[in-house]
Order: sequence, then structure tokens, then C-alpha cells
Amino acid sequence: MPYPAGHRERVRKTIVESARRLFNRHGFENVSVDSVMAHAGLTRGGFYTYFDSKSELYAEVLSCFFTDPTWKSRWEGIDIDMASPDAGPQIVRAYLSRQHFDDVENSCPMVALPSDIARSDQKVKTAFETVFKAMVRLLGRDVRNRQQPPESTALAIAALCIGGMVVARSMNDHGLGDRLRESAIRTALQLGGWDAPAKRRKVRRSK
Amino acid sequence: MPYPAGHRERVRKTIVESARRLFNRHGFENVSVDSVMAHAGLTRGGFYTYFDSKSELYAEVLSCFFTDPTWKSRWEGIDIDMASPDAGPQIVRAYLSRQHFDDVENSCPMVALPSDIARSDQKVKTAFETVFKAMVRLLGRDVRNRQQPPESTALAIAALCIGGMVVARSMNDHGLGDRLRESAIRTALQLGGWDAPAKRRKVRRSK
DNA sequence: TGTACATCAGTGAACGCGCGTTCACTGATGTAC
DNA sequence: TGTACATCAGTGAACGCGCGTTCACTGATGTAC
Repeated sequence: MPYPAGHRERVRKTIVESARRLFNRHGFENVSVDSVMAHAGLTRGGFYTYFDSKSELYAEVLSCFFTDPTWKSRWEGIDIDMASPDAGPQIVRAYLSRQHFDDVENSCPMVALPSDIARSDQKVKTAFETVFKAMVRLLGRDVRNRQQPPESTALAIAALCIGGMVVARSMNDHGLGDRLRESAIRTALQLGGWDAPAKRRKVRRSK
Repeated sequence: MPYPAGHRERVRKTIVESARRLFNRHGFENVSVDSVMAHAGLTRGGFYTYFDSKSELYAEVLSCFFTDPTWKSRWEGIDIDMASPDAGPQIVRAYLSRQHFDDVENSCPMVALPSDIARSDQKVKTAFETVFKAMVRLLGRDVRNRQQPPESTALAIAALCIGGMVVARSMNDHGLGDRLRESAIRTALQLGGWDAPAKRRKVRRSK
């Protein structure tokens, strides 16, 4: 067998990564197979030895964001320790951060592509669901506010995170976007019961 | 001047309405000028006597949803009295209702098209902003919970409404979607201070 | 170590198609007389 | 009331273009001897 083992897997990953960045920026339908392959350093024709069709890429891109272990540290300076019981509030802050707002290419696809996903087929929606459920599970694990079942609270927090960012991205007025993000952060932390200092680790954040 | 007065305005409105429905269902880029005109009972060529380009339609469609006075009662059975101080909680319930979830064609475009809008030009984003600000103003007016400034609370509620619906629409699992919407409603009502019976009008809702 | 070979990753021209937009034309309309 | 006319809303063929996909092909690679 010519070509080193793992070669195909590596190239395939390059294509998916290239697609992820382009999809995040321009949406599924506005990115051509040509440009995906060009950004991966290849040419159009090779695409079909890796995927049956373009739409097969959509679900693949969503899953990759979830399975790729680097996503947690993708936003520079935001380093989330998933094992810590503080992961919940950390996720909220990272998710609604200015950095995530600005970094469209490396954005969470749930923020960059929701209406594209809503119009896609079952496979794509299932991939979205998996990512979303993972986020909810993580948030729910750390919820300290027990007025509602943790899953229920986590669902609302996740919707607030995603919705806040989606809306902020759809406006010109960055000032309003900032106020929206800040308000969403404050509200989400309060919902999770993360606004009071936990144990003795965290001091009140100013602004 | 041939053709009755108001003829152009009426036809123009028909085109925008046809576009709104198709955009909501398929997104900006997946709807052709041809199909918009066909659904309006016209042919391709006539489009350009009404609009300079297809993209001019995008902002027009967003604004129409806001300016069209019928949008309030678009979801059958949900009749919101905007003058009432109960409009806030009513909007929350209508927005996150199963009917709004199902009725993609007549959906609020902030739910059906957010990622399309985020990728569009300034004009489109400005139109989105106008619709969003109107929603926030209405919600803020009725906020009873004064722990935060009403605008801040209203921003979080709006993000929760839009985000909750956007996420629910992106999943296969309608059960999870239902739980998400219910949780978002409960949370939004609580944030607005609308969960306790107001005056003596409303009794606790079961489920 | 060196050479011939089979494999298959990747190439790029070509395909049919649908799109946004243009434009010469048609025909329904209200108006002038 | 009836007719000729100017207006302009709407038509539909045609344009150039970029897309997803196919396919005959090239050439880099590891293997056999």
C-alpha cells in the first residue's frame, strides 16, 4: 500500500478544518467545494475520493468541532479546565466573550450556522444535537442553583449563550452587542448560581 | 398615468410577502428571484422594475415583518395586546410557543435567518437591529423585576427567546426542543418578574 | 543497494444546470378628444 | 359614448457565470525482487 499510513486521515482532517473555517465565515451554501479544497492545498477533483457529496461535509464539520480536543482552548487566553466544577461559569464567560464574538472563523458552529443547520437534513441536525447536548451536560453538572432541575437550568443557560451571541453577531451596533453579551453573562451566571463566590476561590469580577 | 393609483405599492408588497415566506423557509441564498416572482404570480423580468437587486430585498423583508401591523396576530390563537402591561409575558409565551416553532413560513425572521443576516451587509443588519430593538423596548417596558436595569433584563429575555427558538429549530429531537422551550419560557418569565400572578388577572399555569 | 512495478492520491478539463441580471418587446390601462 | 393614443407594468428569451460532480489521466509512493 503506497503512501504512509494515516496519510488519508491527516488529509481528510485538513479538508474538514478548511471547511469549518470557510463555513463559519460564509455559511454552507456560499462555500464551494473548489474553495474548500484550495484552502486545504488541494484541487477540486480530489474531494470526491474523501466524501460522497458536499452535504456530507456539513455534519462532519459540526462533529469535528465537538470531537476535536483543541476546541476548548481555541479562544486565546481562555483556558477552560473541564474537570473543575467551575467549568460552567468559565464556559459561559468564554462563550459570550468578545474574543468568541470576533473570531468568526473559529467560532462555535452553533453560533455561526444555526439557520443553515435548521434548513439541513437529519444528519446535520443530529450532529448539532450532539454538540448541544454535550454543552448542556457540562453546564448542568456544575449548576449550583437548585430552584429548577439542573438540566432545565442548563438548557436555559445554553440557549442564552447561543442566542446572545447569535443576536450580537447580527447587529451593526457593537455597543448594543456588548451590552447584550454582558447582560447575558450576568443573567447566565445568576441562573447557574455562579454569581456568589464559590468556596473561596473566586473574588467578585469587576465589570 | 395608466394603472390605478396604489397598484405598484400593492404589487411590491405581494413580492415582499412572497419573499418573506420563501426566505424564512430556505434562507436568502437558496431562494431565486424566479421563485419569488412566481409565488407572487409574476415573472422573473418584472422584479427589476421594483428592486435594484436581489440583496435589496433582504433588508426590505426584515423591515416588513416589523412594520406590518399583522405580525402580532400572525400565530393563530395568540393575540397580543401591545398596549397591555402584560404584553411582555404574552410576547415571551407567543415567541416560544409550539405554533411559532411549527410555522416556519410566518416565523419571526430573527429566528429563521440569523446566520444569513450575520453574513449580510450593513443595511440588512440595521434592519435586524430595528426589529430587535423594538422587541427589547416592548419587553423592557413591562419588566417588573428591578434587580437590574429593565433594558438589561429585556436584552437577556430577548436573547433567551430568540436563542431558545433557534436552537430548538436546529434539532431533530422535538422532545428536547419542547423541554428547551418550556425551560426558556419559565426562565424568561422569572427574569421579567412575571412568574408571580400580577394584580388578580392570571392564575398559575400548570405545565 | 538498485530497478521495475502496482497502487492509488490527487489533477484539471469538461458536463449540465440554475442563478442574477438585461433588454427588446407586448399588451392592459386610463386619458384626451 | 366611442375611438386613438401614450404610458408603463409585466414578459420571456438570452447573457455570462459559478456551481457540484464526473472521469480519464498523471505521478508520487512503498514494495518485490
